[in-house]
Amino acid sequence: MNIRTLCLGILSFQEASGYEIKKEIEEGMFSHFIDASYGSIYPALSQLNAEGLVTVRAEEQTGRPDKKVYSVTEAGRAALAKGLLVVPARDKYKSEFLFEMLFKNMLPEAHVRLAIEKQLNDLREDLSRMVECRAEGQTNEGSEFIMGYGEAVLTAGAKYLESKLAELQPKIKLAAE
Amino acid sequence: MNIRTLCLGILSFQEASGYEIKKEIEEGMFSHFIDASYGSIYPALSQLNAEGLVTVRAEEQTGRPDKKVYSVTEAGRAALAKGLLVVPARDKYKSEFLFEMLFKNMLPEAHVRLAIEKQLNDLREDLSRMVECRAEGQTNEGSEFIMGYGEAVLTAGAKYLESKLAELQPKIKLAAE
DNA sequence: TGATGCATGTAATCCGTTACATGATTCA
DNA sequence: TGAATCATGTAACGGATTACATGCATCA
Repeated sequence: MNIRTLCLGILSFQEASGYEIKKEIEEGMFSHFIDASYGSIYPALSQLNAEGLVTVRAEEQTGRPDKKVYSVTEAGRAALAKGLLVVPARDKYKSEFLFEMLFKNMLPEAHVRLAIEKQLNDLREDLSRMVECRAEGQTNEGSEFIMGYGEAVLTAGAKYLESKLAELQPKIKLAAE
Repeated sequence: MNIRTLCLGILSFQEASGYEIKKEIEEGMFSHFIDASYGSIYPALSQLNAEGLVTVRAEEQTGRPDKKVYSVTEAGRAALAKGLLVVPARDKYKSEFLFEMLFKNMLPEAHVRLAIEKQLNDLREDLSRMVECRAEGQTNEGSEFIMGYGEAVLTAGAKYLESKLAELQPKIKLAAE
Protein backbone atom coordinates (compact mmCIF):
# COMPACT_ATOMS: atom_id res chain seq x y z
CA MET A 1 0.00 0.00 0.00
CA ASN A 2 1.36 3.35 -1.02
CA ILE A 3 0.64 6.92 -0.05
CA ARG A 4 -1.53 7.49 -3.08
CA THR A 5 -4.02 4.88 -1.88
CA LEU A 6 -3.79 6.31 1.59
CA CYS A 7 -4.75 9.78 0.37
CA LEU A 8 -7.54 8.35 -1.71
CA GLY A 9 -8.84 6.55 1.36
CA ILE A 10 -8.81 9.59 3.58
CA LEU A 11 -10.40 11.73 0.89
CA SER A 12 -13.15 9.17 0.46
CA PHE A 13 -14.38 10.15 3.92
CA GLN A 14 -13.89 13.86 3.66
CA GLU A 15 -12.39 16.33 1.21
CA ALA A 16 -9.18 17.84 2.54
CA SER A 17 -5.97 19.70 1.80
CA GLY A 18 -2.54 18.14 1.94
CA TYR A 19 -1.96 19.87 5.22
CA GLU A 20 -5.15 18.47 6.68
CA ILE A 21 -4.34 14.97 5.48
CA LYS A 22 -1.02 15.16 7.26
CA LYS A 23 -2.76 16.29 10.45
CA GLU A 24 -5.29 13.51 10.17
CA ILE A 25 -2.47 11.01 9.84
CA GLU A 26 -0.57 12.20 12.86
CA GLU A 27 -3.42 13.14 15.15
CA GLY A 28 -6.35 11.12 13.92
CA MET A 29 -7.19 7.50 14.34
CA PHE A 30 -4.61 6.52 11.70
CA SER A 31 -1.68 7.73 13.75
CA HIS A 32 -1.26 4.36 15.38
CA PHE A 33 -0.60 2.40 12.23
CA ILE A 34 0.21 4.83 9.44
CA ASP A 35 2.92 7.38 8.75
CA ALA A 36 3.56 9.95 6.03
CA SER A 37 5.33 13.26 5.54
CA TYR A 38 4.62 16.36 3.44
CA GLY A 39 7.36 15.31 1.12
CA SER A 40 5.32 12.33 0.08
CA ILE A 41 1.77 13.65 0.48
CA TYR A 42 2.02 16.72 -1.75
CA PRO A 43 3.54 14.90 -4.72
CA ALA A 44 1.00 12.10 -4.30
CA LEU A 45 -1.88 14.56 -4.49
CA SER A 46 -0.52 16.24 -7.63
CA GLN A 47 -0.12 12.86 -9.22
CA LEU A 48 -3.63 11.75 -8.30
CA ASN A 49 -4.94 14.98 -9.73
CA ALA A 50 -3.04 14.46 -12.97
CA GLU A 51 -4.58 11.01 -13.23
CA GLY A 52 -8.07 12.31 -12.63
CA LEU A 53 -8.58 10.38 -9.42
CA VAL A 54 -9.08 13.58 -7.45
CA THR A 55 -10.03 17.18 -8.24
CA VAL A 56 -8.71 20.37 -6.67
CA ARG A 57 -10.44 23.54 -5.64
CA ALA A 58 -8.53 26.55 -4.35
CA GLU A 59 -10.09 28.01 -1.25
CA GLU A 60 -9.21 31.60 -0.54
CA GLN A 61 -8.38 32.49 3.03
CA THR A 62 -7.77 35.89 4.58
CA GLY A 63 -4.21 36.34 5.74
CA ARG A 64 -3.36 32.75 4.92
CA PRO A 65 -2.08 31.08 1.80
CA ASP A 66 -4.80 29.56 -0.31
CA LYS A 67 -5.90 26.14 0.64
CA LYS A 68 -6.01 23.47 -2.05
CA VAL A 69 -8.93 21.30 -1.19
CA TYR A 70 -8.92 17.89 -2.84
CA SER A 71 -11.96 15.74 -3.49
CA VAL A 72 -12.06 12.20 -4.75
CA THR A 73 -13.69 11.56 -8.12
CA GLU A 74 -15.73 8.58 -9.23
CA ALA A 75 -12.63 7.17 -10.91
CA GLY A 76 -10.82 7.70 -7.62
CA ARG A 77 -13.40 5.73 -5.67
CA ALA A 78 -13.16 2.93 -8.18
CA ALA A 79 -9.38 2.91 -7.89
CA LEU A 80 -9.65 2.76 -4.12
CA ALA A 81 -12.11 -0.12 -4.21
CA LYS A 82 -9.82 -1.99 -6.57
CA GLY A 83 -6.82 -1.25 -4.38
CA LEU A 84 -8.61 -2.59 -1.32
CA LEU A 85 -9.18 -5.98 -2.90
CA VAL A 86 -5.51 -6.93 -3.12
CA VAL A 87 -4.35 -9.01 -0.18
CA PRO A 88 -2.83 -6.64 2.34
CA ALA A 89 0.86 -6.98 3.19
CA ARG A 90 1.70 -8.43 6.55
CA ASP A 91 1.86 -5.92 9.40
CA LYS A 92 5.22 -4.33 9.94
CA TYR A 93 6.21 -3.52 13.47
CA LYS A 94 9.58 -1.99 14.26
CA SER A 95 10.61 -1.37 17.81
CA GLU A 96 13.95 -0.01 18.87
CA PHE A 97 12.63 -0.11 22.40
CA LEU A 98 12.26 -3.89 22.38
CA PHE A 99 15.65 -4.29 20.75
CA GLU A 100 17.19 -2.20 23.49
CA MET A 101 15.39 -4.17 26.18
CA LEU A 102 17.04 -7.29 24.86
CA PHE A 103 20.23 -5.96 26.42
CA LYS A 104 18.55 -5.05 29.69
CA ASN A 105 21.20 -6.64 31.87
CA MET A 106 24.00 -4.70 30.17
CA LEU A 107 22.32 -1.34 30.76
CA PRO A 108 22.15 0.83 33.90
CA GLU A 109 18.85 0.31 35.68
CA ALA A 110 17.99 3.99 35.60
CA HIS A 111 18.25 3.93 31.83
CA VAL A 112 16.03 0.86 31.60
CA ARG A 113 13.45 2.50 33.82
CA LEU A 114 13.45 5.65 31.70
CA ALA A 115 13.12 3.67 28.50
CA ILE A 116 10.13 1.74 29.84
CA GLU A 117 8.51 4.93 31.10
CA LYS A 118 8.96 6.57 27.72
CA GLN A 119 7.44 3.59 25.97
CA LEU A 120 4.51 3.56 28.39
CA ASN A 121 4.01 7.22 27.69
CA ASP A 122 3.95 6.64 23.94
CA LEU A 123 1.36 3.91 24.32
CA ARG A 124 -0.82 6.11 26.54
CA GLU A 125 -0.57 8.95 24.06
CA ASP A 126 -1.78 6.67 21.29
CA LEU A 127 -4.59 5.43 23.47
CA SER A 128 -5.85 8.84 24.48
CA ARG A 129 -5.73 9.98 20.86
CA MET A 130 -8.04 7.12 20.06
CA VAL A 131 -10.41 8.01 22.85
CA GLU A 132 -10.52 11.57 21.53
CA CYS A 133 -11.32 10.39 18.02
CA ARG A 134 -14.15 8.31 19.34
CA ALA A 135 -15.51 11.25 21.27
CA GLU A 136 -15.37 13.51 18.24
CA GLY A 137 -17.81 11.22 16.54
CA GLN A 138 -18.17 10.43 12.83
CA THR A 139 -17.47 6.81 13.58
CA ASN A 140 -18.49 4.05 11.23
CA GLU A 141 -18.24 0.29 11.42
CA GLY A 142 -14.69 0.37 10.11
CA SER A 143 -13.34 3.00 12.46
CA GLU A 144 -14.98 1.24 15.40
CA PHE A 145 -13.21 -1.95 14.40
CA ILE A 146 -9.76 -0.45 14.09
CA MET A 147 -10.06 1.58 17.26
CA GLY A 148 -11.20 -1.50 19.12
CA TYR A 149 -8.18 -3.36 17.83
CA GLY A 150 -5.83 -0.54 18.69
CA GLU A 151 -7.29 -0.20 22.14
CA ALA A 152 -6.92 -3.91 22.84
CA VAL A 153 -3.33 -4.03 21.70
CA LEU A 154 -2.17 -0.78 23.27
CA THR A 155 -3.85 -1.52 26.57
CA ALA A 156 -2.22 -4.93 26.74
CA GLY A 157 1.19 -3.41 26.11
CA ALA A 158 0.67 -0.70 28.69
CA LYS A 159 -0.49 -3.18 31.31
CA TYR A 160 2.57 -5.31 30.76
CA LEU A 161 4.90 -2.34 31.11
CA GLU A 162 3.12 -1.14 34.24
CA SER A 163 3.61 -4.51 35.88
CA LYS A 164 7.29 -4.50 34.93
CA LEU A 165 7.72 -0.99 36.27
CA ALA A 166 6.11 -2.04 39.54
CA GLU A 167 8.80 -4.69 39.86
CA LEU A 168 11.43 -2.00 39.45
CA GLN A 169 9.92 0.70 41.65
CA PRO A 170 10.74 -0.66 45.14
CA LYS A 171 14.35 0.38 44.75
CA ILE A 172 13.34 4.00 44.33
CA LYS A 173 11.13 3.97 47.39
CA LEU A 174 13.93 2.44 49.40
CA ALA A 175 16.25 5.20 48.38
CA ALA A 176 13.67 7.87 49.13
CA GLU A 177 12.98 6.71 52.68
CA MET B 1 18.83 2.26 14.86
CA ASN B 2 20.39 0.79 11.78
CA ILE B 3 21.23 -2.68 10.59
CA ARG B 4 24.84 -2.41 11.66
CA THR B 5 23.78 -2.08 15.29
CA LEU B 6 21.31 -4.87 14.79
CA CYS B 7 24.04 -7.22 13.55
CA LEU B 8 26.31 -6.17 16.37
CA GLY B 9 23.55 -6.96 18.84
CA ILE B 10 22.83 -10.40 17.47
CA LEU B 11 26.53 -11.23 17.27
CA SER B 12 26.96 -10.19 20.89
CA PHE B 13 24.90 -13.23 21.86
CA GLN B 14 26.35 -15.68 19.40
CA GLU B 15 28.77 -15.64 16.51
CA ALA B 16 27.01 -16.21 13.22
CA SER B 17 27.12 -15.93 9.44
CA GLY B 18 25.06 -13.46 7.46
CA TYR B 19 22.75 -16.25 6.49
CA GLU B 20 22.23 -17.23 10.10
CA ILE B 21 21.58 -13.65 11.14
CA LYS B 22 18.86 -13.43 8.53
CA LYS B 23 17.31 -16.65 9.81
CA GLU B 24 17.46 -15.41 13.35
CA ILE B 25 15.68 -12.25 12.31
CA GLU B 26 12.88 -13.98 10.51
CA GLU B 27 12.44 -17.04 12.67
CA GLY B 28 13.85 -16.05 16.03
CA MET B 29 12.44 -13.86 18.74
CA PHE B 30 13.27 -10.73 16.74
CA SER B 31 10.87 -11.58 13.96
CA HIS B 32 8.03 -9.76 15.63
CA PHE B 33 9.65 -6.33 15.69
CA ILE B 34 12.61 -6.34 13.32
CA ASP B 35 13.12 -6.80 9.61
CA ALA B 36 16.15 -7.01 7.33
CA SER B 37 17.14 -8.54 4.02
CA TYR B 38 20.37 -10.03 2.67
CA GLY B 39 20.88 -6.91 0.63
CA SER B 40 21.38 -4.95 3.81
CA ILE B 41 22.92 -7.58 6.09
CA TYR B 42 25.86 -8.60 3.91
CA PRO B 43 27.10 -5.06 3.22
CA ALA B 44 26.64 -4.19 6.91
CA LEU B 45 28.84 -7.10 7.96
CA SER B 46 31.60 -6.17 5.50
CA GLN B 47 31.49 -2.63 6.77
CA LEU B 48 31.64 -3.69 10.41
CA ASN B 49 34.58 -5.90 9.55
CA ALA B 50 36.37 -3.05 7.81
CA GLU B 51 35.87 -0.94 10.92
CA GLY B 52 37.23 -3.62 13.20
CA LEU B 53 33.97 -4.06 15.09
CA VAL B 54 33.74 -7.71 14.06
CA THR B 55 36.14 -10.39 12.81
CA VAL B 56 35.52 -13.06 10.19
CA ARG B 57 36.52 -16.68 10.06
CA ALA B 58 35.88 -18.87 7.03
CA GLU B 59 34.42 -22.23 7.98
CA GLU B 60 34.83 -24.95 5.40
CA GLN B 61 31.89 -27.19 4.72
CA THR B 62 31.63 -30.28 2.60
CA GLY B 63 29.38 -29.84 -0.39
CA ARG B 64 28.39 -26.37 0.74
CA PRO B 65 29.87 -22.97 0.11
CA ASP B 66 32.16 -21.78 2.86
CA LYS B 67 30.49 -20.12 5.78
CA LYS B 68 31.78 -16.75 6.91
CA VAL B 69 31.37 -16.73 10.65
CA TYR B 70 31.45 -13.30 12.23
CA SER B 71 32.35 -12.57 15.84
CA VAL B 72 32.08 -9.28 17.65
CA THR B 73 35.30 -7.67 18.90
CA GLU B 74 35.85 -5.66 22.06
CA ALA B 75 35.53 -2.48 20.02
CA GLY B 76 32.30 -3.89 18.65
CA ARG B 77 30.90 -4.46 22.11
CA ALA B 78 31.82 -0.95 23.10
CA ALA B 79 30.13 0.43 19.99
CA LEU B 80 27.00 -1.57 20.79
CA ALA B 81 26.92 -0.32 24.39
CA LYS B 82 27.28 3.24 23.16
CA GLY B 83 24.61 2.72 20.54
CA LEU B 84 22.18 1.41 23.15
CA LEU B 85 22.40 4.57 25.21
CA VAL B 86 20.79 6.84 22.62
CA VAL B 87 17.07 7.33 23.17
CA PRO B 88 15.28 4.83 20.98
CA ALA B 89 13.01 6.08 18.22
CA ARG B 90 9.30 5.71 18.72
CA ASP B 91 7.84 2.38 17.65
CA LYS B 92 6.69 2.21 14.09
CA TYR B 93 3.69 0.12 13.31
CA LYS B 94 2.30 -0.13 9.81
CA SER B 95 -0.81 -2.10 9.10
CA GLU B 96 -2.45 -2.39 5.74
CA PHE B 97 -4.91 -4.73 7.37
CA LEU B 98 -6.24 -2.02 9.68
CA PHE B 99 -6.36 0.47 6.82
CA GLU B 100 -8.40 -1.96 4.81
CA MET B 101 -10.74 -2.62 7.72
CA LEU B 102 -11.50 1.08 7.81
CA PHE B 103 -13.51 0.47 4.66
CA LYS B 104 -15.22 -2.60 6.04
CA ASN B 105 -18.70 -1.55 4.97
CA MET B 106 -17.61 -1.03 1.35
CA LEU B 107 -16.14 -4.51 1.07
CA PRO B 108 -17.83 -7.88 0.48
CA GLU B 109 -18.25 -9.70 3.77
CA ALA B 110 -16.40 -12.76 2.52
CA HIS B 111 -13.39 -10.58 1.82
CA VAL B 112 -13.53 -9.05 5.28
CA ARG B 113 -13.74 -12.47 6.87
CA LEU B 114 -10.73 -13.69 4.89
CA ALA B 115 -8.71 -10.63 5.79
CA ILE B 116 -9.44 -11.06 9.50
CA GLU B 117 -8.61 -14.76 9.33
CA LYS B 118 -5.32 -14.00 7.62
CA GLN B 119 -4.44 -11.43 10.23
CA LEU B 120 -5.35 -13.83 13.03
CA ASN B 121 -3.15 -16.41 11.40
CA ASP B 122 -0.23 -13.99 11.24
CA LEU B 123 -0.60 -13.17 14.91
CA ARG B 124 -0.74 -16.83 15.87
CA GLU B 125 2.34 -17.55 13.80
CA ASP B 126 4.22 -14.84 15.65
CA LEU B 127 3.00 -16.18 18.95
CA SER B 128 3.98 -19.76 18.31
CA ARG B 129 7.39 -18.64 17.10
CA MET B 130 7.84 -16.98 20.46
CA VAL B 131 6.77 -20.06 22.34
CA GLU B 132 9.29 -22.08 20.35
CA CYS B 133 12.08 -19.64 21.16
CA ARG B 134 11.27 -19.89 24.83
CA ALA B 135 11.31 -23.65 24.66
CA GLU B 136 14.65 -23.72 22.87
CA GLY B 137 16.16 -22.04 25.88
CA GLN B 138 19.06 -19.60 26.12
CA THR B 139 16.77 -16.99 27.57
CA ASN B 140 18.05 -14.07 29.58
CA GLU B 141 16.32 -11.25 31.41
CA GLY B 142 16.10 -9.23 28.22
CA SER B 143 14.63 -11.91 26.02
CA GLU B 144 12.12 -12.80 28.74
CA PHE B 145 11.04 -9.18 28.81
CA ILE B 146 10.53 -8.79 25.09
CA MET B 147 8.81 -12.11 24.70
CA GLY B 148 6.50 -11.23 27.56
CA TYR B 149 5.67 -7.97 25.83
CA GLY B 150 5.15 -9.62 22.50
CA GLU B 151 2.97 -12.29 24.00
CA ALA B 152 0.79 -9.74 25.77
CA VAL B 153 0.29 -7.64 22.68
CA LEU B 154 -0.20 -10.47 20.20
CA THR B 155 -2.58 -12.33 22.48
CA ALA B 156 -4.70 -9.22 22.94
CA GLY B 157 -4.88 -8.69 19.18
CA ALA B 158 -5.77 -12.31 18.54
CA LYS B 159 -8.49 -12.29 21.20
CA TYR B 160 -10.04 -9.20 19.68
CA LEU B 161 -10.08 -10.72 16.22
CA GLU B 162 -11.53 -13.97 17.50
CA SER B 163 -14.40 -12.14 19.10
CA LYS B 164 -15.03 -10.20 15.88
CA LEU B 165 -14.95 -13.40 13.85
CA ALA B 166 -17.46 -14.96 16.19
CA GLU B 167 -19.82 -12.12 15.40
CA LEU B 168 -19.43 -12.90 11.71
CA GLN B 169 -19.58 -16.70 11.86
CA PRO B 170 -23.33 -17.25 12.37
CA LYS B 171 -24.04 -16.43 8.75
CA ILE B 172 -21.84 -19.27 7.61
CA LYS B 173 -23.54 -21.78 9.88
CA LEU B 174 -26.91 -20.65 8.62
CA ALA B 175 -25.85 -21.29 5.07
CA ALA B 176 -24.46 -24.72 5.94
CA GLU B 177 -27.64 -25.95 7.58
C1' DT C 1 13.06 -33.69 -11.71
C1' DG C 2 11.82 -29.93 -9.45
C1' DA C 3 11.40 -27.47 -5.19
C1' DT C 4 13.64 -26.17 -1.06
C1' DG C 5 17.58 -25.16 1.84
C1' DC C 6 22.31 -23.69 2.33
C1' DA C 7 25.38 -19.79 1.21
C1' DT C 8 27.23 -15.16 -0.48
C1' DG C 9 27.11 -11.13 -2.69
C1' DT C 10 26.00 -6.78 -5.98
C1' DA C 11 23.36 -3.38 -8.70
C1' DA C 12 19.33 -1.12 -9.77
C1' DT C 13 15.62 0.79 -8.04
C1' DC C 14 12.12 2.44 -5.06
C1' DC C 15 9.95 4.85 -1.57
C1' DG C 16 10.05 7.95 1.49
C1' DT C 17 12.23 11.28 4.79
C1' DT C 18 14.89 15.48 5.82
C1' DA C 19 16.12 19.73 4.88
C1' DC C 20 15.35 23.74 2.48
C1' DA C 21 12.51 27.78 0.85
C1' DT C 22 8.73 31.17 1.86
C1' DG C 23 5.51 33.93 4.45
C1' DA C 24 1.56 35.70 7.16
C1' DT C 25 -0.96 35.32 11.76
C1' DT C 26 -1.83 34.58 16.38
C1' DC C 27 -0.79 33.80 21.03
C1' DA C 28 2.11 34.11 25.15
C1' DT D 1 9.73 39.16 20.36
C1' DG D 2 9.73 34.64 19.55
C1' DA D 3 7.33 30.41 19.04
C1' DA D 4 3.68 27.91 17.10
C1' DT D 5 0.16 27.24 13.53
C1' DC D 6 -1.39 27.50 8.93
C1' DA D 7 0.03 26.38 4.18
C1' DT D 8 2.56 24.56 -0.06
C1' DG D 9 6.08 22.70 -2.40
C1' DT D 10 10.97 20.81 -4.18
C1' DA D 11 15.56 18.69 -4.17
C1' DA D 12 18.88 15.96 -2.15
C1' DC D 13 19.74 12.17 0.22
C1' DG D 14 19.35 7.80 2.60
C1' DG D 15 18.17 3.30 3.65
C1' DA D 16 16.52 -0.67 2.48
C1' DT D 17 14.24 -3.92 -0.78
C1' DT D 18 14.09 -6.50 -5.12
C1' DA D 19 15.98 -8.71 -8.51
C1' DC D 20 19.86 -10.75 -10.33
C1' DA D 21 23.86 -14.01 -10.39
C1' DT D 22 25.77 -18.61 -8.95
C1' DG D 23 25.85 -23.41 -7.44
C1' DC D 24 25.70 -27.71 -4.78
C1' DA D 25 22.82 -30.97 -1.78
C1' DT D 26 18.79 -33.07 -0.26
C1' DC D 27 14.21 -34.57 -0.16
C1' DA D 28 9.80 -35.76 -2.16
